[in-house]
Amino acid sequence: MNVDDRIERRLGYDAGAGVLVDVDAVSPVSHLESPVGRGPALERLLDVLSPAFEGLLPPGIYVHGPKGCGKTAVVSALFDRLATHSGPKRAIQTSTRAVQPTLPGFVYVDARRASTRFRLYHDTLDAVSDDEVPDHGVGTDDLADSLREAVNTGTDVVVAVDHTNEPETPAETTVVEWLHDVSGHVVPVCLGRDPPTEIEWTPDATVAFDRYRRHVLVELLTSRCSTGLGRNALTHDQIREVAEWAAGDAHDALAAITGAAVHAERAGASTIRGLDLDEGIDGVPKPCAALGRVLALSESRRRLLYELVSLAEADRSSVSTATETISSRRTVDLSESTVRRVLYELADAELLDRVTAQRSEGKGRPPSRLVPRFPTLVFRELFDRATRPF
DNA sequence: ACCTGGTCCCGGGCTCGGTTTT
DNA sequence: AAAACCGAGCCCGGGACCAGGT
Repeated sequence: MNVDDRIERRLGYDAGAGVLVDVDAVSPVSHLESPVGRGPALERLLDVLSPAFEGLLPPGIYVHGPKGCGKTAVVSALFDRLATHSGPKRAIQTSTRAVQPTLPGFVYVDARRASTRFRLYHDTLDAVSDDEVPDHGVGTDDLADSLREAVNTGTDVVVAVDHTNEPETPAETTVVEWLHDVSGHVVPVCLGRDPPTEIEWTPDATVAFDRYRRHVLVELLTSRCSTGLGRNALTHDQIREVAEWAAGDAHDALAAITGAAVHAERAGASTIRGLDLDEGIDGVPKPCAALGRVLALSESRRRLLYELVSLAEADRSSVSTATETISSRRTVDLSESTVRRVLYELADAELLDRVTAQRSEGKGRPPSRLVPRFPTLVFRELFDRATRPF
């Protein structure tokens, strides 16, 4: 959270606003410039990257750890900072200074938004070059050529590819191969949840992230709440309660708190009451998919999920009734068969759970109910804000 | 046997840069 | 210089087929 934002808050732009002052500060999908409580992991990462600071090519690295343990927070923050120290723009160096080795370029790419070869090259090239990169109308190989040229004429590039090997994203080996096809001067850093023994890729080095310990998570949440929520909106005991429930998963904890704040806000409360917190926690399913995965979906799919979570219980008792109701909505312009197919696809991607009913009425295979596996309250709020900007 | 739910796959069309023709 | 055309990736629609129940 930067100083300007804090000043703006004090200027009373949102003085009337009660509980939820700044969604981005508490939302599980945004990350701070300076992550809280991951110092040791950051140091280990820097150790492994150290050849880069001597002008050498760093090894290919696999960063792994469970969901919500700070991988994205640390790596994206670190790479953003490193990017400001690197690149060809360093051509002008003060002559009085000792000669520094040229740092490679550092690029952070989210595989959720760059799940194809085309998009991976696109996003990498976009970060490396100053020119506009077209997102349509050019071939993947053309893009590879441009990227190769950019790397060969500039510095080496370290590309961190986040969220590999998720249902919708390519596996590490695939990503590494794609990058290697471009040039040997592109070094992959993959971020995933699977332990190194369970992936096909054999990286040169690995860095492990552990779950947050409870007091560290409490510290993290306290810091986030201090900028995102109104004063004393959440008590220390409540934060401890959430941290306890989340079992070291910062994503789930933040999702619960944001959901609770949204609930309190809608009820016109000035603080987060016990029942708000309960609702917030209820809005985060037990094994919970990352909200970022949902938000990375295409517009039409997000719309579809939005309609789904807005349905009454009865209207989503089966896939067919949900399909029927959703496709009849004016805001949805997909055909019925597409809605149906996409719902099944989302279930297959583990963003929805299919719970088969064991009612014995009727013939044929029993239908199944669709249960969201992502933080519904926060998703609805973010969707509302995104579609109705003011 | 019959029925409904669920999976899988592919052709077609859309949008939009780039290229050729006018 | 403008217009027509081409081809890239990606999304949509739908149908063939499989699974699991009475």
